[in-house]
This record gives sequence, structure tokens and C-alpha cells, in this order.
Amino acid sequence: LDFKLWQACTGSTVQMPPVNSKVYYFPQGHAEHTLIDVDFGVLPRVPALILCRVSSVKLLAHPETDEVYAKMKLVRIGNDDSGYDDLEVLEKNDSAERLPSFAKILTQSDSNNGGGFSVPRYCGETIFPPLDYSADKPLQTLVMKDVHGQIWKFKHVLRGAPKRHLFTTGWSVFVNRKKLIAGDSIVFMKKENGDLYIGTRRYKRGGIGGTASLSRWNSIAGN
Amino acid sequence: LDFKLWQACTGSTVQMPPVNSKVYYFPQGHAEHTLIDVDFGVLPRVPALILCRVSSVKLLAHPETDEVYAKMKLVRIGNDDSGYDDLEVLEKNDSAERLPSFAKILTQSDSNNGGGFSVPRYCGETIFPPLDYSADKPLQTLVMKDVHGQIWKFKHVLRGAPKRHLFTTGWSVFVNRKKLIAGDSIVFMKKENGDLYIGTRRYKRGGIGGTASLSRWNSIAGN
DNA sequence: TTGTCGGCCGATCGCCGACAA
DNA sequence: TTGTCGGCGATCGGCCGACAA
Repeated sequence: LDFKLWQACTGSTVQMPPVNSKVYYFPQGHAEHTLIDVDFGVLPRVPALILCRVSSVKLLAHPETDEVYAKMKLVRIGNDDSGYDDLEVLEKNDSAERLPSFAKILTQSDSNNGGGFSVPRYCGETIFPPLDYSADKPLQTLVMKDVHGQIWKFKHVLRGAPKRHLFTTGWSVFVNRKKLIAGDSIVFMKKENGDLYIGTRRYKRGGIGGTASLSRWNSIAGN
Repeated sequence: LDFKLWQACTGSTVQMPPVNSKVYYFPQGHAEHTLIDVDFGVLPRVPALILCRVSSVKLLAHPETDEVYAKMKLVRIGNDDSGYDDLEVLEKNDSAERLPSFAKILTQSDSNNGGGFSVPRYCGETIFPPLDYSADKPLQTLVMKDVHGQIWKFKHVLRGAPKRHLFTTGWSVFVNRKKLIAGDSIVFMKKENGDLYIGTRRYKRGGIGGTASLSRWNSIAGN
């Protein structure tokens, strides 16, 4: 999966460490992000932080939900990291190279069955190719790919009074196929060559954050 | 899964050996019913028939296709089957106890989208509760369960000239949900207490019978 | 600027009797 | 007796501008 595409789907809050960079692995944080209640009390004493080297990063997308995620391989390194500095740090991401993209949280009307998609003006003017504004009802068909490379087509119109950007034909099939509901987000991206991409972000349907199952790590294994 | 229900779905051509009965296991037959090409030539010499005792039988239905099948556990017995005759033969099936049932192969019209189901007169009169024939257009709602216990409702009417039994409302959702096509069969069953059940039999969509991949068993391992 | 609503038009679904195999 | 067909009415999807937040 293309890195910029992946990054546009995660949003700017997510930062991936480059390959060969040094990171701290934080067992408690990892445990709390799983739904399994890990009892550190019964395990051998686990350090709070473990210095590691990122040996590989795989950018992936769930085949059904389109949710993007990463698989990272971490190799523990001791204080003796001699020779480590020779390794080239790959994928040094320059945030200035980020693709132009636009995200919108779906409203009830956007996700209603039998409805269209209300395109925010800024998105309609900066992400998509310009419409023929001289026409009475400017209209074009937008073709975009999702994270799996599947093609989706949307009729993009500018109509109503006051004038507004809308997706009509093609939108509802996309919503149904991706099982999107109000609160989920949609992301549009434009590559340098003008190719358009569409991604989705699910509304957090609970599970992450660890509010329900507080790890017993703090109290027993120390901090 | 209830035995009589299971039996009605398989049809009368299928006979299940009772638990604790003696059977011959026939390796070549088993191999030909799998789609894997088993090469008996490379295996240690396999007897043509292996005398076994049926130690357990599980009647099952595929969660998606509704196809019914059985899992049998066979235990090899030698010529010395002393003590075997003491075991009680369970599930001795008396074919006289078979449930009243009716099967029909779906026509194009039955499986057409937007159509109903033409109920053969015999089925409409013997399996389902009697309609109120004094009415102009006799009508009732039939409730039946499939092999998974899921409930399906069908509007059963008697109309047209000449009068005929038909399923209208409810039929198309059933066909779509079960992905039935012309050539597939439908089975109606009535339990002693009057409860109705509905089962399906898929048209053989190839694969069984071993026409494509003839086993090499005959020629090499002997008969 | 844009979320929601009601109107409305066309497509599809599905119920019907006619008819013939 | 019953498979298939064309008709047609009801329902639904989905496109529209109005309006207000």
C-alpha cells in the first residue's frame, strides 16, 4: 500500500516511525490496545520501556472494512547499540510531501439510504478537477480508487440555490457496499498526476482506549 | 439436527447406517467423492474394503448453503468381533415413521426475481393446513422453520382460473436469501404436531461423481 | 455554507388472471 | 394441472430546490 495514501487515510495524528529508527516499545500501552486483559502480575517482571529498532513496517488495509493499519517488526537493542548508527534510516517521511486530501464526517443525510453526498465547497474546488462553471448545471463524472485499487464512479454536480457541490449517482452504492453510517468519515486524496483516491475511516465503535479493562500492570509490576 | 428433518432433506435415496452397526469402509469411493486426486499408487497397499463399526453419527447442515450432511466416526474391527454383538444398535430407523413431506424442483418462474411460487396441488392439500375453501380467494400465512431454526413466513393463496395454490409475499426474500436458482429443489415437511419445516437441495453443480479425475486406485492397487 | 426536508418522477418489485402445454 | 407471460398497481430509490441553521 502506497505510503502517502495510507497516511491520508490515517489522518495527520498518526506518525509512523521510519525503518531502522529507534523506538521504545511500551508493553502496557500495547496491552491496553488489545481487548484481552493481560495480567502483568503473573508474568515475569516486564520493563516499562524496551528500546528497539524498527526492522520492518508493512502498511496494510483490512479487506472488508478498509481500515488501514501497520505491522511493525521490532528488534530489541541493548545499551550496546554499536554499529547501529551505520544503518540507513529508510522512509524518512517529510510531512511537506503530504498529498492534498480532504476528510469529512458523514452526516445523517450523507449516509441516508436514497440520498446523495453534500460536498463541502472547499473540497469541491481544491481536490476535484474544476467544473465548467459557465454551464447552467455543471456536471462531471469522477473516477476514484479505494485502498484496494477498486474503482468507484460518482456523478459530481453543482446545483441548487445557492449553488452547492453534490455527489448523486454512484454515491449510495458506495455507502451501502462499504456499510458506512453517520459519524464515519470519508477521505478524498489527489496524487501528483491528478489521480483521485477515496478512503474511509470508521467511527470508533468502542473497544480501544482501555476504559473497561484497566491493566493491572501499574500496581504490581511498578512504573 | 433432528433425524427425520435431516432425512426429509436428503431424500429417500440416502440411507444412514445406525450407530453400532457394521459397515464396510470403501477407500476408493471416499476418495472419488473428494475433489482431491488421491494417488493410491504411492500409498502403502490399501485394502478395497475395511470392516468397521459406526461409533458415532452427527447430522449437520451447512450454515450458509443449508446443505445437509453427516459426520460418521468409523472404528476398524477385525474378524475377531467378539463382544461386538452386545452393543446396542441405536437409531434403528423405521422408514414407516418418515414425516409427510413434499419436494419440488424450482422452475424458472419459481426462482425468477419478482415472482411467486407455484405450489403443486397435492402439496397444497396434504402438507399445509386446509384453506377456507368457501372464501372467494382463500388465504393464509404459513410459518415454517429451516434447518437452522430460522423462521420464514409465506402468504399462501388459492386464486386464478382454474384455481391454483401459490406462495406470494415472503417467497422472493426466501429465494434471494438462500440464493436459489432454477433446478434447485425445495422440501416441505410436516411434523406430527403440525409444525412446518422448509429445506433446500442444491442442483448438483458438478464436482461429485469423479468423472473428471478418475482415481488411479483400480489399476495399481488391485481390486 | 450546508444539513434536512418534502415533492416528485421513474424504475423496479411483485401480485394478478389469461392462456396454453 | 401448472409453467410462463404481459399487464399494472404499489412501493421505493434517488434527484431536485426550498429553507433555515
